[in-house]
Amino acid sequence: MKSLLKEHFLKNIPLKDEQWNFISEQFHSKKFKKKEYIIRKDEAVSEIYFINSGLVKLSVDDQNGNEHIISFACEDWWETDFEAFYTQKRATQNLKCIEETEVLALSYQDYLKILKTIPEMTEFFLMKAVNGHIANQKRILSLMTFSAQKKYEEFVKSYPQIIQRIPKTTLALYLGVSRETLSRFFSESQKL
Amino acid sequence: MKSLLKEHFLKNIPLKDEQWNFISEQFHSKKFKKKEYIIRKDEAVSEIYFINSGLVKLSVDDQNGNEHIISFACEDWWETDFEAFYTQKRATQNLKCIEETEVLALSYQDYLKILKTIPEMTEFFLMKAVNGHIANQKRILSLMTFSAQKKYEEFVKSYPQIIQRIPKTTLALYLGVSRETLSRFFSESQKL
DNA sequence: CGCGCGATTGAGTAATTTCAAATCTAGTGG
DNA sequence: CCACTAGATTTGAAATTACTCAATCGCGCG
Repeated sequence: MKSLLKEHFLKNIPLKDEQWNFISEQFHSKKFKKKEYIIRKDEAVSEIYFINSGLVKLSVDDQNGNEHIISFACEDWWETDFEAFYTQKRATQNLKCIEETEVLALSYQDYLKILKTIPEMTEFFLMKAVNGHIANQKRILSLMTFSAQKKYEEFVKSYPQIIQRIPKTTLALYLGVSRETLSRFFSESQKL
Repeated sequence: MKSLLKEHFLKNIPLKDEQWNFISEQFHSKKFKKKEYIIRKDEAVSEIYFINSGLVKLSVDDQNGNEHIISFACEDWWETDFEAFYTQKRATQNLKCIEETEVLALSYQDYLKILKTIPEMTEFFLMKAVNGHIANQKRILSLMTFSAQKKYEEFVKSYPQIIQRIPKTTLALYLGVSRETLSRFFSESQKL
């Protein structure tokens, strides 16, 4: 299995070979095509996903049927409907592929098994959760503080690699701005 | 020490008496008056705080000098500048008391000591971090999805206990809405 | 009593959305 | 390889939402 996962762990936590072997056995690869759903609202969420290749979006639909994107995730990121996963309830969110995507899936049972067998891994997941919390705080500030234009500029600055891979219409759903408004800022910045 | 902390832990994780004794020794009580700062931007952040009584706000000031509130925290909540605390850098956020507040402070060193001595506590903090992540996702959706009025109504619904303790001007800074706009919705809903 | 903070109200303004139409593009099947 | 189609983008104009500025009011506390 040619994957980023081993390196991803070792970057953050020392693991003996037998520990890594045990961990890697708990994951299984799943492949999805563009526009396929990994998690669909109202379904059970039994797995957390490490994105090995590709790009996905985590989103919800409001009562008017409008989509709102909570986050994007690409290579080297973890994603799932966290509330559903950790409480073992049904999904309130959708996880859908923007590109063809390969994930390494870890079931809730196997996740618990890893924590039990290799307690140091709890620290690893703690660190990931804390980083997610911090990233979300920044997003909250961005949504509260910035004008539509500033939000767009900050996104370009923060995620230059991702921006070419996302349709602008989709980016608008992440920034909380209408696609028309975003388009106007985009053509302005092209002129310069 | 008459505190909520023991119960707070035991609700979530079984602890033997000697474990609790060890943990409680790492905390020390600090009292702050209304409007006092617990954390001030640019200062070192060496502690995480469990709010034993009172009410605080976590905020940042933007380049125009406008304040934006990331979160409120009252009894039974943990708060700090998480990025500064975990990376041991200087604060980018302010933590300031809305009411007279007593916190139980835990230094970074003592936090690490607890994790090392009682590894199960890592799970506890993981759970807290995950819950924070989930709460932030909901906040992000609220900011993206709702009109100013809906944001106010949802806050009232979600935190009826806190709302009476916060000046409306301060609530506006949390909702990302001007105080005048908020005031108009408030008088409307009073009329009904 | 008077000060200071918070809340309210009105009027004008700015930012963004919505609606509508035209254009462009990439991918599909023939 | 071309035509076709669905999705994405752009542009314009009108409508809406929320903001800013400014003035006033109210109230609790020293």
